[in-house]
Amino acid sequence: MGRSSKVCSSATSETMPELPEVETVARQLAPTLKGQKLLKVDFLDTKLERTFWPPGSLPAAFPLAGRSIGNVQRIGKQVVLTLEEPGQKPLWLAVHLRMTGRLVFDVEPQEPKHLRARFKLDGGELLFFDTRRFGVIKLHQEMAELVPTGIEPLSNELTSPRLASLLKKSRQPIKTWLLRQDRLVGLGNIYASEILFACAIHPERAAGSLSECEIRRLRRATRAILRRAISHQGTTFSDYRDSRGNKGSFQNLLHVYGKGGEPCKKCETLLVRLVQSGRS
DNA sequence: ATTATATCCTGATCGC
DNA sequence: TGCGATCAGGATATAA
Repeated sequence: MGRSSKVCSSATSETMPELPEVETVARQLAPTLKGQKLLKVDFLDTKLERTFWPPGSLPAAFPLAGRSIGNVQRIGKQVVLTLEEPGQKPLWLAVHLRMTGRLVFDVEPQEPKHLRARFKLDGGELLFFDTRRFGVIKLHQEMAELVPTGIEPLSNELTSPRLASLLKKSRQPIKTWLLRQDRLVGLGNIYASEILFACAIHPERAAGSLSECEIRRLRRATRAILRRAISHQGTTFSDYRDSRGNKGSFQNLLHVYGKGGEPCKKCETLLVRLVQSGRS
């Protein structure tokens, strides 16, 4: 009988875009979109449209056509466009790609049936594709609504003492802890796995049990890996594409994510696949 | 306060 | 070959 035939159906695993992927998209879009005028917004998915407008207000209260795009930035895992109008308060358009979302400019990298929103600009079209429809696009009136509770791992805020104080109270496994967005923002399954491997901390260790030395290694690995991944335009495991429809290349530099059953690149021991909070 | 669970959604895969 | 059932995956609301 097929006991212990733990076939790793690797082809099916998917991950959402994490910090490096979203940063890549934002950096690419910024010079392209800045200064362009928004002419028309079309939602092809009514669910997306329902959650777009500020709660309790009518869409008519927010005439977007004619506004111009200012800043384009990444905040947490979101791409945020500033929509400006002379003499008026700016609005912010925040796109969360979640699992399979793609934000592309003037290219159509996949089936039109997965096109969920279309932003017509005076210099082209900004398209939002999303197979699984987990993605979210929201219009915000206040920048404060977009400031994440977790800290940006690449900012100066992430010091070892700060990280230590955040970790201290938690008895969660460190891997689960890293996936939370209310402590550090931007990490997901791929980078949390790679970071823990790089700093040699077992994913099941209790977050609060890390030594000072381990916390310093964790901080160092987090920043190094995120920076390296950004310089490779992120990781394309299956779905992710950048704003031009291209794949990232950091998947070629992964050590553990999606590699259950393969030999370790450091010591050749077979890597064991582990499931924590529903993630492999 | 912290942590576990259900929910969302679709395509791929599995069993019959 | 086809059909229905099952499942992954992150964030969030809700329950414990």
